[in-house]
Amino acid sequence: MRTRSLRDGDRYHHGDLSNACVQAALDLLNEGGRGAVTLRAVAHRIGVSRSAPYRHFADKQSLLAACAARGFDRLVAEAEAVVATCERCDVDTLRALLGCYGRFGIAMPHLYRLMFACEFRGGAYPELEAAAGRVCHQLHETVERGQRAGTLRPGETADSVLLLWSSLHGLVSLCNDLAPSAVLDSSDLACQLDRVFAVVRPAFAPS
Amino acid sequence: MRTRSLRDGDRYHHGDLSNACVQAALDLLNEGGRGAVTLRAVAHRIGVSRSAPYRHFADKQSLLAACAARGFDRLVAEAEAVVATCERCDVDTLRALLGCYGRFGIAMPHLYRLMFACEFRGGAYPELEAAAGRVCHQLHETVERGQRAGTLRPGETADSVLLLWSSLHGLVSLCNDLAPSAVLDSSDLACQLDRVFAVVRPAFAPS
DNA sequence: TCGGGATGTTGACGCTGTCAACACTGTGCT
DNA sequence: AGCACAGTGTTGACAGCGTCAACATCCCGA
Repeated sequence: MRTRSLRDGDRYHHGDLSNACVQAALDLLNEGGRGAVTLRAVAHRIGVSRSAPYRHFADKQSLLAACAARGFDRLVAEAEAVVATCERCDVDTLRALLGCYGRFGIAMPHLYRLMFACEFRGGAYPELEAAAGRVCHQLHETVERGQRAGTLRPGETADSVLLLWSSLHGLVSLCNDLAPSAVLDSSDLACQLDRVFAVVRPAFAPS
Repeated sequence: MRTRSLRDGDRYHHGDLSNACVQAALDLLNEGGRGAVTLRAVAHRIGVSRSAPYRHFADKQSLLAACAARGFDRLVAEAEAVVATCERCDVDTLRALLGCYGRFGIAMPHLYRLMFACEFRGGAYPELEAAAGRVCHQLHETVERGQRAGTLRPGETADSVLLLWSSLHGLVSLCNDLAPSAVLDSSDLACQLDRVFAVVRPAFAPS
């Protein structure tokens, strides 16, 4: 039964509904947070019926996982561009890399939160876990490159990565989720990242 | 209209429904995560009708906020007990304090996540924000006490607190939300906290 | 004793995710 | 050309959820 009239440009088949769903969900997420992401809202924004997304995603969770994976992909791409501009990998490169991660997290808090949502772990959504692994790998490789070149202090690379990632992820999370508060204000992450990094920096500078 | 028969022990008035709601919600949260916390499930667990909680909480969000506040209260109490056992406030005291926070976060990941959920910020739920502020204050005061006594390196206290809290919160969050992965495993947080703290320790030890 | 406020119950509503049944479309086979 | 079929989109329906209004019950003070 057809009720929608096919005016010019309307087609029964969308053509790229899968991507359109992810993009619409990302838009809704940025605009109104996770609570605003509804399968019905996603479908309505695209101009398609409520359960059309089910032809491309098993359920709502799968769509959200795809959004999170796309978030990781964008983050790695942005960071890659930053690292590529530095020919030497030294302490300033690390600072720039963290700055890139941090700006991403503060600019899109809802997406950042979704990327680290726990419901996605545990074997389902291997694509998402692979994308998250790429972030970890990028950090690891950057530190290791500097250590090999002698522009970063040698040491247990995994420990260094753990500290860098923990302090950064914690700072972004606290800024996004706890601010405003006495010690935290997401409006100038760069400044706070500098304050944190100042304490950590001596552990990475070559002796 | 009464349909439930009042057998022995049953009373029309519960007597302490507010606390019972919070406790039931906390239990459901620990058992099944945030998705398992339903007003209907909370009420059913207490043996009360679905909308009885509305006499004590404006809406579901308010109940969750009360749960989060109780989480902060417990965390501060546990940490207080740990700090109280140390007469001197030195680097080992900081390590013990972080260990306490970390164990709490790993032991009750769903509650920990709820405590830092963003929907609670912004002026609503001042009690919750006050409870969260107590954690921050506890960290700040501990560091400041050590610095005054000379058992911790002097410096900008706020920066030290920011680094400590960020790296700890980031580590716990990554362990809870990203594990298992190559660099992260929530099963031995103590070990990973040691690895992270080893890098930070020199910045806090008195010169 | 009795009246009112506090507390608990029931019925109902709209919103959501999800599924089954159906409609439309393009493609490849004969 | 005609046709069958798989892929894609639509509609109707259902249960579970948060929430509210109307009603029932209880307890305490005048």
